[in-house]
Amino acid sequence: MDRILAVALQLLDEHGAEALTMRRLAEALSSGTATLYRHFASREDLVAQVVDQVFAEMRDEPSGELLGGGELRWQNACRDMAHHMFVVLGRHPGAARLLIDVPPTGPNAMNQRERSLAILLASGFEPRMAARTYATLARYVLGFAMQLTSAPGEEQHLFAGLDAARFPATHALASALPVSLEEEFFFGLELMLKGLGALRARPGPSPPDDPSPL
Amino acid sequence: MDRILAVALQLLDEHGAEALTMRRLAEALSSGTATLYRHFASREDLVAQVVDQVFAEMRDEPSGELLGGGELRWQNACRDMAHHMFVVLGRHPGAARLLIDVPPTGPNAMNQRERSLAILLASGFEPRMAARTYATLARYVLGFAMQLTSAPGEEQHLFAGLDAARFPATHALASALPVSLEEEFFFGLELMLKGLGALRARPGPSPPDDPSPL
DNA sequence: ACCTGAACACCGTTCAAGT
DNA sequence: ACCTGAACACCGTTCAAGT
Repeated sequence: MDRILAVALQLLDEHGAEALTMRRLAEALSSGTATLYRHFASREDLVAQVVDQVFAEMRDEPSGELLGGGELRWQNACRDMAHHMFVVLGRHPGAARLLIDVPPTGPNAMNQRERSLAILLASGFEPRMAARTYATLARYVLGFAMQLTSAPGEEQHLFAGLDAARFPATHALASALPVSLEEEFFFGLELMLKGLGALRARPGPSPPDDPSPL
Repeated sequence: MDRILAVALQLLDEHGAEALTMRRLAEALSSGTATLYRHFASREDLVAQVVDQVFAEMRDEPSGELLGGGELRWQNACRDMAHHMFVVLGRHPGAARLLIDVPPTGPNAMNQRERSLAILLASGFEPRMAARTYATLARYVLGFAMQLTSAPGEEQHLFAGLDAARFPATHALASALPVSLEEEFFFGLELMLKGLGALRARPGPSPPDDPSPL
């Protein structure tokens, strides 16, 4: 039932990931937990569908030219894709946290992957390179999004009053720490896009289909 | 108590993250749950200390020259750091999953950061660049490590029997999907290292201290 | 002073009993 | 045929009662 998923997502957005229990959801629906099991096989099934509901939001607003336009088309495509995924997941940090329990394999996630892969292929990526690039960028976004938290971490003071003798390097960089999750995300993404550019310009010593000799 | 943490880590390694409950841990210690609360303020406290125990393993074996040696020193340092973190966390996938509940702020995590930051500074990184690079690489490793799972995902068949009409791009790349988590990790890491190289060679249109105009 | 059985308030899931 | 109260087997946490 769509209403159940809508209420579940609302519960998640308003009270966080730990609030999404079968009992609280049933109560929010003025029902009993047993009734939920007539619509979902298990809590994991429910969670998977809530997650896929969020992936459905990625269909809208491909977000266009958010950043400077002096770059190659494929680079903008990759950036837009990753940005958009991150922004949508960021609207539902509670749901993003649930990704650790259920990998996104629902229909909306499948559609999102299809659209992304099609864009990469159309942008001139060779097949194996397209698959690897999408997989890596998507996993990158998911890994960061999962770490989104409603409470804004208080690590500020963790570095402020640090023993300069025991932690000289950390102490020296205290004013630059902590780096916000968003800043880390955008910085790392730009690095990967730059790296992809270098790969496409000249495959270099690490061939595209075996970048890691490990 | 060190014995408690050792048994907790063993429980985690042998039976996964969901097996680390206060009751099962107490039972493995031939004790009661109430006794655990004389050593730990809460389950979260226990989990944080187990996680920090894993970070303690990062002290050993800096892993040296794992990869090709034709590159710059700072690049090898960054790669070794990320590889080593990933390998150690990969030895305890159950513990890595717990990172979603507790950010690594224990003493061993502090030491690991101090060592890493010192290496970056010694490798010629400017202060803010060092802070940002470490934060991003560490978060990158954590995001991937959290997604490590004991069970080897069975998404293979997800792409095998896919409707070619509805998912043409995905279908075309079915033989290259799914990409393993490890492959994604190493590929993305190399991209970031390449990107960092480009940044250091010429700061370019995105200055080092503001890579994202968002 | 130290320990712990038993309780409390939760949780996911199931099923017999109701309509 | 559909629904659900109540139970079962868990969970984190606390505390009175024991030693």
